[in-house]
Order: sequence, then structure tokens, then C-alpha cells
Amino acid sequence: MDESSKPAEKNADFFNFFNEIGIIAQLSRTLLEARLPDGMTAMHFFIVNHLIRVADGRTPLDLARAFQVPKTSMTHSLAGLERRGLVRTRPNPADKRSKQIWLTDKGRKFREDAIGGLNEDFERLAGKIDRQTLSRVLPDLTQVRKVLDADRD
Amino acid sequence: MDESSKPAEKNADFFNFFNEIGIIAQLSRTLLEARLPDGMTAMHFFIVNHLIRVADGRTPLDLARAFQVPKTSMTHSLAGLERRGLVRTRPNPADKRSKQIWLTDKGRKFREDAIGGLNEDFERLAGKIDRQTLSRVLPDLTQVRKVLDADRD
DNA sequence: ACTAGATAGTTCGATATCGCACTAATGGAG
DNA sequence: CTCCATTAGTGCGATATCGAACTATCTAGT
Repeated sequence: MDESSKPAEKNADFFNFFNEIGIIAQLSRTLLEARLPDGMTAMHFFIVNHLIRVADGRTPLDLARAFQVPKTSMTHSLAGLERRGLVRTRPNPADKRSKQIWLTDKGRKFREDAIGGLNEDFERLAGKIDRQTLSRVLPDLTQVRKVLDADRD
Repeated sequence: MDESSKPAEKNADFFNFFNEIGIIAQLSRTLLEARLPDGMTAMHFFIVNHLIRVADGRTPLDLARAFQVPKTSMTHSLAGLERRGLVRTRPNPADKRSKQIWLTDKGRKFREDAIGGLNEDFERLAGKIDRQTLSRVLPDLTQVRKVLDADRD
């Protein structure tokens, strides 16, 4: 059996790919969090962003599923957002066990400020990362993401 | 000023790129952690893997820099590895403030077991993700990673 | 050699993540 | 209608992350 047929060699591309992905994810998360008010996490931003991009009034469980986190984690993150006045909670009229999460004006402003800051970062990076590179790679990333998403069952 | 020249539109590629990266990173981290013994984190694996790929005897600060985490976090992660007997700590002969981290046999086996499990995952995914796709995208990811890495200063 | 600033690591406190067990409400089978 | 399995959310405990402050040691400038 020659060296290159060992699984470790054969799967080196997977290993390297996920390794680079993980590093980029961490560095970009750091960029994002540097643009957020003190004590706010990337998850707080993701939740607010999701509520704008998809729609207000999602339930905590909807959000937990959207980000693939346990519902107890979402309870905690939402408590932080509510304590800071970025979202408001209403009982779900269709299900008394459930809640709906609505953005406040303060929540919308929080997102706009963060995105404004990020755009500064992106302008700076645009000199060193070709936008074409990103758009060329994007479809492949999307495909990988979909496969992984479908695989988790 | 037309719509597409607004920063939000102009930087959409950055946004989408980092968004996909973040999702893939989280899904792949979940895959990894499912292959680790109970209570072990992805960071534990990364540290052990780094010690094998680069070299034994790194200091905690070396490791903290390599993973871009605060040194206090590294102290904690290393304590977990040492408590489980996967690494051993020696005083650094060249600097009495410092320590060296050495792998134990148990640590090497821990890594091999995890990689063995991951290879099963990769074999399964190889049916749905073309290895060529990964190797095609890899150079671009590496470039982005290097730019981000150089940018953090 | 002395001293001041830098560096390696830890401790501590605050917050985040997440599994388990619990309550309340729902909804389907009979 | 009555059960009871399922579902939405929370409380709690264990562990993880990380900034601030601290100790010990090193090093550069004089």
C-alpha cells in the first residue's frame, strides 16, 4: 500500500479546507466583534441581522434552528438583547407556550452602526482581497455549506 | 448616486463570503466535536494537532498566538489537556518564566482516534463534495486568510 | 550592576455555551 | 372529552472564553 492511498493523505484536501475555513471564520468574527458595543457578541449581531433579513416576529426556537445552536443558548442570547433594549418579546398569539421576538428602533440602529463599521473594514480589505476572488469562490462555498447542512441528520 | 454604489451593495460579496465561511466553520466544528471523547473541545484537538504538525515543546504563548486566542484562554485549555494526561508540562530551560508543552502517548493516540473518525466523515462527504472543488478553492482561501492575518495589527 | 519597562504565566470575576431536567401548553388517538 | 406523547421555553450546573490585575522573570539602557 503506497503512502498516498492512506486515508490521511487522501483526505488532506478536506483537512486543509476546513482548517483554512476555521481560521478565516475566527479572524472575521474578531473583526465583527471589534465593531460592536462593549459586551455584545457576534451572536447578538447575527440574531438582529437575521430578524431584519428574514422577518420580525420569529420565535426563539426558529432562531435557534437558524443558527444551529441549542435553544437554551438562544434563550440566554435573547435575554441579553432584551436587557439592552434591542428586541422586545411578545406572547405568540398562535401558541401560548411560545414567544415572538420583535426588533426595536434601538435594535435596528445597532445593526446599522455595526454594518457601517464593517463596511470600513471591507473598504480597507478590498485593496488586498479582490472582490472577484470572493464572488468566484462563493458558489463553491455555498455548495459545501448545503451539503454539510443536509448531512447533519 | 445610484443604488449599487452604496457601501452595503458594494460590499455584499464580503458579507456573503464571510457569512458562508462562518456557517461552514460551525458545521465542521460540530462534525469534529462529535468525534472527540466527552468533554473535549475542538480547541483541545487543535492544540494537540498543532503540537504534532509544528513541533512539541511550544510554549503556551506560542500556542495562544498560533490560534489567535488570549493567553488566559490557552492557560485554561492546556490545564484541561494536562488534567486528562494528553500533554505534559516542563519548565522552559531558556526562560524561567516560561513553560514547554509536550505531548504524551495518550495525547498522540487522542489525535489519531479523532482523525480516524474524521476520515470516515470525509469519505462519506466525498460523495457529495468533489475533492477537486476543495483543492480549487483552497489557494483563494489561503490568500484571504493571509490578508486577514496581516491586517490584524 | 541597576533600574524601568516588557514579557510569560496565573488568578479572579463576568459572561457565554450547552446538556439535563423541569413546567406549561399543544395536539393527535381513542 | 381524555390521555399522553410532543413541543416551547426556562432554570440550573458545569465548563469555556476572556479582560483586568497580579507575580516572577527577563532585558535594554545607562
